[in-house]
Amino acid sequence: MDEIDINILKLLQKNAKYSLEEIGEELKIPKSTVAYRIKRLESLGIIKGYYAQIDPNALNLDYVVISLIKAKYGKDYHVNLGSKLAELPGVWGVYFVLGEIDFIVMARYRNREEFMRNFLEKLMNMPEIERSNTQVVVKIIKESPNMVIW
Amino acid sequence: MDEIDINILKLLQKNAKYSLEEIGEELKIPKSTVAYRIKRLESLGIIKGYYAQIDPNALNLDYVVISLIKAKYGKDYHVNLGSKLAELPGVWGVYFVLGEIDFIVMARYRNREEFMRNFLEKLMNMPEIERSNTQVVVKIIKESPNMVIW
DNA sequence: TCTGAAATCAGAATGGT
DNA sequence: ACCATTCTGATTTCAGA
Repeated sequence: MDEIDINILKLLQKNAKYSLEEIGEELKIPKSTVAYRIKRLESLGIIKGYYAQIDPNALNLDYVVISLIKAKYGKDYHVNLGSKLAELPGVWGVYFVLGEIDFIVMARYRNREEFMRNFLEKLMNMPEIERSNTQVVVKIIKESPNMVIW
Repeated sequence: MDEIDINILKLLQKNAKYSLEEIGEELKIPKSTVAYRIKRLESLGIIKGYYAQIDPNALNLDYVVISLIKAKYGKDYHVNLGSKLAELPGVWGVYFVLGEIDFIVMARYRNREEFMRNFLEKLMNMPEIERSNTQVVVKIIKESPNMVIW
């Protein structure tokens, strides 16, 4: 992983559709070398894949919630709860943290009804949870989780 | 936006490298129609872009934090604080929420030192903040923010 | 709006350094 | 590991339905 690899990653994380030629021009190396480098980054698992980013808004997914969850203390409670939360429809992020809270859960729904049915009601029925505090997101100021290199 | 569009989006959000032919075969429509549909979804802004997914771990970004922030009450404090938080290096998500907390901030760093220097110290110097509570993520159980359609 | 065919262009493969 | 060239196949374009 040298400077060239880093620069290739920076470009591809911004736009996966840059052609080998464009990247080569930008970095002043031949396109066949760019191809060689990218293949290497892919096989090492540094580039995990390529995906299209779909506008959640276009699908009316504007009921965004973040839930702070405290688990009950007990054997396996944390492990089980983590995977149960991850499987809820609409949930895209589950983080296990230390402190007052045990889990932070990120989820997206189309409306309050869908949120209630797919998330809140199921949360209420999980015996592993001691308490939960769910925040409704009023405004997403920044959300660019693919940006890994600055 | 019909069933075909949804299916195209489902495929592309999973893997942007599917060829027009593969998609066409899967959905039983000619590849030129697939091209036509995708162009349309792009120009409508429903497909926001194509990105390489880079493994944060490969770059040693395993110091992951989530910060819960309460702003001081006052004119413009919230608006200003939101954009200041979004500009901190390492920050990829800033959510404005209602309730006890005002902002939830997601960030990634290589180590404690980098976190202290780029995040915590800068947070301490923001007069708009009343209090902050930063959680260190022990385990990322799920993180697939690009998955928008199930 | 959809589609088939043709033209163009980008990526994969090859082989030499 | 790097890079020029060749080859293959995917995407774009365009005209007709």
